[in-house]
Amino acid sequence: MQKTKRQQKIMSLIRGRRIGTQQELTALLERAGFVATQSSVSRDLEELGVVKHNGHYTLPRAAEGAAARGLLGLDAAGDCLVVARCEPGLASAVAVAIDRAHLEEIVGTVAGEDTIFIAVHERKAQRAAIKKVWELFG
Amino acid sequence: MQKTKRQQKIMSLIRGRRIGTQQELTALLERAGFVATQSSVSRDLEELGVVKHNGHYTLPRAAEGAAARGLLGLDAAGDCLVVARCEPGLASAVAVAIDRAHLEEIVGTVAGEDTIFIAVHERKAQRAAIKKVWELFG
DNA sequence: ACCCGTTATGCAAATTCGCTGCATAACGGG
DNA sequence: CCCGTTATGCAGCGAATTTGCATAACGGGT
Repeated sequence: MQKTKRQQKIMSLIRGRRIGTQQELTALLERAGFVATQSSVSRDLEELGVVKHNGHYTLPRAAEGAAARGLLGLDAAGDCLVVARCEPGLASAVAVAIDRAHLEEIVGTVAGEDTIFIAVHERKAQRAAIKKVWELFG
Repeated sequence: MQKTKRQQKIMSLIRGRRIGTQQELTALLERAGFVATQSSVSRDLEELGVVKHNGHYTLPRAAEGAAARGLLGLDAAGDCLVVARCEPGLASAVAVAIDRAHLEEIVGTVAGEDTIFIAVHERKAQRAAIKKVWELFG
């Protein structure tokens, strides 16, 4: 799927530099090999929850909200694993919160010190799980 | 969607009586108004996590015997992971029991508070592992 | 109030994805 | 080694998602 990778690229671009317009972002994407129109970029930003602040796009404040509760980031690993990075010592607490949500995509979680492994059924569930967990902490 | 309702029917059929083959199940479904082939039934059972045990299909979930020893349920995640849900605090104990069985399909286990991740070699080993672990506690 | 640069959106086409049956391979008990 | 049973590659089909285009809506600056 083109969309998912494009959105990941958008995230990294936004993290890496100040981007002021969707046109600019569209151009950067194209240079990176992702051809898309401003329409699509607009919808991507909407989905990602990216917000324009002080004239440039930044990651959603949901990020800060989540960090406040111990969750730092989510990443996919393979087809059936999601790895959550947490603040040291808080992984178990975050894992409990995730378990309590009883998300249907999630098969189970195992928490370490600052990392959680979240097992999902398959690839499709993986994406849904990342989204829902992120919303949980947003 | 036909599939969801058909799977619900399958669940109720399996709960209600001993079913020995997919052919038998297919026939029962048809009598209930769900026309499907054995192919679809096979895939349904896979998705539902139904396992054939003692010659008939059963759910690998909270049966008395297993629950008494801490194991609540088994699920597949992706191709190489099996997730075991346990009663709070008993995951390590259950994991030890599984490890002691030295099942050839199992590469390793990691236990949290109430969840165990069991790594297996590949898809085929996954089904075998679910069955064997379930029998261990059944 | 009016531009104009920027962003959002209705709609239809294009693309992807899931479900299914068929044919057949793989499995496993006897 | 057979034969009943179960799993799966493949292709077709329909539904749902994604996308681009055209255009509307928005918002800051004058």
